[in-house]
Amino acid sequence: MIENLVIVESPAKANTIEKFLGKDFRVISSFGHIRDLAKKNLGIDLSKDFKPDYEIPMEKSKIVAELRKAASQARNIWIASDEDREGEAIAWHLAEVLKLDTETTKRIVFHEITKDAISNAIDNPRKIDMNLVNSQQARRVLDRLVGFEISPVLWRKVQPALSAGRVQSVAVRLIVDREREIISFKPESSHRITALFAAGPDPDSALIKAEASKRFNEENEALKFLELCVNAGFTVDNVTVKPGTRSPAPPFTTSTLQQEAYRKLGFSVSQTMTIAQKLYEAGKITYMRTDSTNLSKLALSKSHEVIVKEFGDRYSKTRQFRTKTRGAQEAHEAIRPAYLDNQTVPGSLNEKKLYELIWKRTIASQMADAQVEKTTITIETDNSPVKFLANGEVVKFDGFMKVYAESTDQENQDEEKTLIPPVSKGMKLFYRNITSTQRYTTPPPRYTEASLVKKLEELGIGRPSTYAPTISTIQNRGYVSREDRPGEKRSIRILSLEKGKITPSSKTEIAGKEKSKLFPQDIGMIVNDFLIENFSDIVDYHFTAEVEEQFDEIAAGKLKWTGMLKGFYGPFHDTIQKTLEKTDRQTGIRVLGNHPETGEPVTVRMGRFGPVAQIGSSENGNKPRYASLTKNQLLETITLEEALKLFRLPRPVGIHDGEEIVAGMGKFGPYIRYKGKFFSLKKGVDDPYSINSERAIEIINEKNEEEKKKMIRDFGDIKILNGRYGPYLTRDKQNYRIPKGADAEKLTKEECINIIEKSEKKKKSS
DNA sequence: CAGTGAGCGAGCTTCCGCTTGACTT
Repeated sequence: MIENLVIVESPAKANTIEKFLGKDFRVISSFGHIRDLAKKNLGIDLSKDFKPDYEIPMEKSKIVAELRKAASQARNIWIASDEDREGEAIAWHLAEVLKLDTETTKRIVFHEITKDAISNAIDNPRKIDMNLVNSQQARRVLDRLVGFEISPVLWRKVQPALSAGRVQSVAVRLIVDREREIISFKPESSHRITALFAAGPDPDSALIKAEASKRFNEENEALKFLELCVNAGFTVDNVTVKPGTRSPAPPFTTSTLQQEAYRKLGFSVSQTMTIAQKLYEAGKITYMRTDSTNLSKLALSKSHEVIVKEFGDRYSKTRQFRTKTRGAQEAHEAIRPAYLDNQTVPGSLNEKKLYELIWKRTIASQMADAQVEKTTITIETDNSPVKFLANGEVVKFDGFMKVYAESTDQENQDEEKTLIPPVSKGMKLFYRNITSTQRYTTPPPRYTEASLVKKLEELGIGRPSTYAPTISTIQNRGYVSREDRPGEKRSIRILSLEKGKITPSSKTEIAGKEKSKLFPQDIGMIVNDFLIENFSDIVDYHFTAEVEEQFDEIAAGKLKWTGMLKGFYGPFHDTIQKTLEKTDRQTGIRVLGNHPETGEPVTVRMGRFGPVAQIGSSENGNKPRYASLTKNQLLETITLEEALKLFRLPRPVGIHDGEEIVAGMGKFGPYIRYKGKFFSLKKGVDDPYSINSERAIEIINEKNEEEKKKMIRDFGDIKILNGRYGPYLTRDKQNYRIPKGADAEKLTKEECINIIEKSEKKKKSS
């Protein structure tokens, strides 16, 4: 017999709590939800007022059996799932599955994991809050209805195996909308004037960097101004010194951790979560899926202690941050070190890095504001109304910045904040150089995984536990793709004034270079447009916020959950029917024009195997010609010229030893084919459209040469090859390791067969 | 690894949120 059984959601939490509660208590975990809507079909009985058909998923059957066994032996059962909508639903499902009386089942919640908080919770049990449970049921059923009714429409009208949902479809929309802003963006240039002034005529005078208050649209305007500068006198017109403060950012939530880990450490969203999970399981940090910026009293006092010890009293300032995020449910604390005295932890390099980031952010959040002094100098030009401005900033007291400064998505290279030498009004300055640099406006930035999470959180869409999976889903469906782009060179004009002489020059810069950004794919754009056309309210950026308001009313007992669903489902289902009846198959087809020689129509569309360009139509038994679009081309933006160019490949390059060499563009980039073998062309070095036979033969010989070096022994079907990690065996495209101690050079065919058979056996037994 | 683009049609695909492993490379 167990005297007291406590059920929590997470096994790591179960271990911690059990230590606090002593021997009369056994604590086990439900590993999250234990029941869900039936996997097959809709899982909802529409004829019975949205009655959910709940079932225990296969992978949960083992844990449910354990829970049942423990429950049958326990005198008292305490359900301690999280204090939010999902947690309350877990409590109710547990009560249902374990056949507990909902009237008497003891529902408790902890706000922090300390002995006091836990015994306090045990002393104050309550009943399961059915209103909160019903708001979760409404949420669950609505998501299932949206997902499982719209997705099949996509299968019929667009392509099989696609999906739509309240969260993922908005995530895709954000990326598509942003891409279209970028497509329609027209960069404009202007000429920015920067100057380096000296406080006195001698060479080692203090220097001041300044920028002109005006930018010039045309280069000759900039030139005229520089010509004025040649003979101008420069005088300090005004000096203002303003004190300012900077405050630390709140401690991490899931979303801000993902953003900062990306910006500072370069981790992807899912990588961050995997590493954080490890740290959590090792008891090094608090729970990593949270939307709360709250710190426990214990953490606050411990931070104070650490800060005073490490940096001194004046660096400490205890703060409690309010969670601003819409729809935050705050079932947990912010993400913080479990033991704040540990500035570092043992573990892998990435674990160390992420832990230190969390430690710094937490500690900084409890530190004093930084005190800064901002100096602005206005410099007059005596023969022109254009003034120069110099901005400087001096940190008077570093405060939290001693430990941590938050990064931004777009680091500002323009604003240079430097120390300004002491100058006073009326002082004469001498230019060292004045430079006009052409500057282009930049389009809005593409989303990174982390900045998309930030945007979703701002819109109240998705939860800490789903940000990483959502990002994976929209990539797995092929809606968006995380890619790099090399950018394009462009020329910028520079005018440089030095020692009374103006020298014009040009410089090249790279524009539009991208690293690890989310790009929409054709199928994502087609699905997005189809959803906006037919389900505009579901993919509206505010849809989630609106239904969340209704979920809140259900939780407050002011609205019946089935009534809310009825209000939603009636019009929604009508739209589904209408869309099925009235819309055609969506291929994203565009007519680009006519072939310049034959006059045949040239179109692009989504084909069976991806985006395709087509010359001619299949009417009247004609056979059209087809060519796949390349990776970076979009149906939406490809031009007639670009489409026609696709048909120039594959192209014959020449004959070598009586066999034809062909150049083409494949799935994996440009290639040449010779004697049935493929040879990749290096990006940016060789171009399949223009490569000649001489160069092609060079590439072929090079690769054949390499292959020869790779071959150690050739037994026909079995080969011993030299690979990246040393010699290995290969047979039927399967690779096998050579056991340690064996000499690859001297192996016989029989020995090779032995090695292969042994390794095959091992595979089967494991 | 590097191609494909006709049509028929069985049986399948799919949501969001809570939790961890069990997989592979």
